[in-house]
Amino acid sequence: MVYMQNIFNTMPKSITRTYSRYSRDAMALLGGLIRAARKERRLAAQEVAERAGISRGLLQRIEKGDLKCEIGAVFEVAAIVGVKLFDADETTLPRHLSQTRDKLALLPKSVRKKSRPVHDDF
Amino acid sequence: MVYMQNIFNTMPKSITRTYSRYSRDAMALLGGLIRAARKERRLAAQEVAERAGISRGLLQRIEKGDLKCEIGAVFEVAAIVGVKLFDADETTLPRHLSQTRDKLALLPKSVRKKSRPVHDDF
DNA sequence: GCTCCATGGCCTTTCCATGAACCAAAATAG
DNA sequence: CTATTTTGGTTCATGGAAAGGCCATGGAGC
Repeated sequence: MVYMQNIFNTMPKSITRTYSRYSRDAMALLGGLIRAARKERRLAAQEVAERAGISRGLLQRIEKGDLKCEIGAVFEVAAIVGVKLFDADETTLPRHLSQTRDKLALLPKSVRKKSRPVHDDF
Repeated sequence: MVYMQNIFNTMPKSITRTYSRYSRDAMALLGGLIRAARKERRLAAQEVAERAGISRGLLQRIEKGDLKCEIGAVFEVAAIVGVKLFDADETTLPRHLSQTRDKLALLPKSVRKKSRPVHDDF
């Protein structure tokens, strides 16, 4: 059996994604806030995980600031332990939502770069 | 290691995860803000996706408010188009980080419920 | 002190989010 | 108007995220 195993593409395609410092700091902060809020409310990890519908291991990764977990789980946990996103609580959220929708209606449907030569090869 | 893989549990285990309204609103808002910011800066979806190191399809899902995408990609895109998380920019982020770390050091390592009946039934 | 349980870490299995390639429709620039 | 690009909507294969075990540790409560 001859394997055509990539003759031209030799790289094993390891998708080790890289993140910016801003993203890492932001998620580390969010995870820390969640952990602090959970401890302050004296909630066990198991308890919070169950209420969020996730496993305890995933909650650990969230609190550790793992950037590779799904955002829905993070938001769910944040809501349970009482960490506010966007400095907006449940009441103001819908208002911000409609405002953003209105703003989007005014913006162009698609953006195109000017065909003018940009002359950035100074 | 041989596991007794569910002989009795016949349910196909369809994990259709459910999210709270708060999470859905929060992510819808974040996606909308990202889209609005991208349009304002006149950046094409392809351009932003490449800079974030993700596919264009994933960017579409992020802007649509899909809760099942990884949080690292969302934060990365937010940083690129200039959407602030936690009303904290790049400069104040490290300070918040260390503050949270200090706070965590003071909290108990593990939480346990009192065995005594808490008498919280007024 | 002692006991017990919350936590962190590791491992395996499952299955779904992601990337890629495609097309059709819409929108913009000229 | 036409030409060109963006965008939204598919489908499909697969790498890795999540779940759910188990175990060691030590910190909290007694």
